[in-house]
Amino acid sequence: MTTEERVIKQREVVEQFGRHFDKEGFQPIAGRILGLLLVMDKELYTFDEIIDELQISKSSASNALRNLEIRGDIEYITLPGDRKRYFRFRKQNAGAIIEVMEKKLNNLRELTGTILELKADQQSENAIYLQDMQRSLCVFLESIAESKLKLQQKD
Amino acid sequence: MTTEERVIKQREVVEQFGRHFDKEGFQPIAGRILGLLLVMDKELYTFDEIIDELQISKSSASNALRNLEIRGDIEYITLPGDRKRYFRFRKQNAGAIIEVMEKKLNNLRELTGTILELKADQQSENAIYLQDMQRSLCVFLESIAESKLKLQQKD
DNA sequence: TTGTTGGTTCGGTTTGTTGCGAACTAAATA
DNA sequence: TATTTAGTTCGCAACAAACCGAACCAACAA
Repeated sequence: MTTEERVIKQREVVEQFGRHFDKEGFQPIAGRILGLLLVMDKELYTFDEIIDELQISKSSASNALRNLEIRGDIEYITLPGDRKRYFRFRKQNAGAIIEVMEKKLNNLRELTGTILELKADQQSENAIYLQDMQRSLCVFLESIAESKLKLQQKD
Repeated sequence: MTTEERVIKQREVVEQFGRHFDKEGFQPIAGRILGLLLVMDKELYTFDEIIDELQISKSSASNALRNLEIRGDIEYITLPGDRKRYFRFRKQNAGAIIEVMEKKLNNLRELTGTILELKADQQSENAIYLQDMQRSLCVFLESIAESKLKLQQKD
């Protein structure tokens, strides 16, 4: 595969990656930027390069970059004697994805707990289902904890 | 706690539950309906009862109910000699939440694989990060598989 | 001090979503 | 046959999100 071909495919993956993150609640442009910074071989992009590569307006780029930075998904560096900012993907602890899931599941477990407390009949179909769900959530949360341990040991 | 008080709190939880599902991509009314069917002690609601309880229009109810049914989150039964439909929460395999997560993580693993294949330099910072992420995802997917096994054994 | 660079902010347009009411339909009932 | 019941469908209004261009600003350069 030539470099040319690879870059073309990478651009497609940036788009794919963007769609993936749209589903996670990112705004479209933010997902594309994140993809750009992670997928392409180039790992430092200036504001203008991002605008140029994604064909977006300065204002859209400015807003998306600010949001991504606040969320901690990207960061930028500056070079001495150069007013430009160089953006790059921010490598978070690889277990971060897991922690997001853990939080969601914990919320759900709390919610099912609250619902169950308010049930008049703990033997009703929904109550039994909720109890079952809670057990599943617990099993799952345990195995998340195990995974986290395993991953920490590697570090 | 009196029945009255419980019902009031349950209605609050319906709202809370609704907000939770908004974040999962449900439309607001759909989340409230789902909450209603799961949280309240009553487990079978007619179309009119749903409209009445949530104070929504017939058209909104009709659309949300259709969507929820297509997604498999609710179902309805009919009673002989009664034209009404009685809606209820559809108890899915309690491990369904887990499978949704599993699918997402698998997608992500595929995506990281694709990105890595296209990297010119497997030693670049992003490439190393992606490899690390892939390893984490694998560990995590393994423990999901274990959880599923444990849960199946209980059935 | 004037111009250029590297952005940010503001206002507006476009696009999408949500939910409503009114009109409609199909089945049961009177 | 006329009416009621149990919904569905359609068109619209209100609101929100996503982007854009233009104007603006701050720092540096000429």
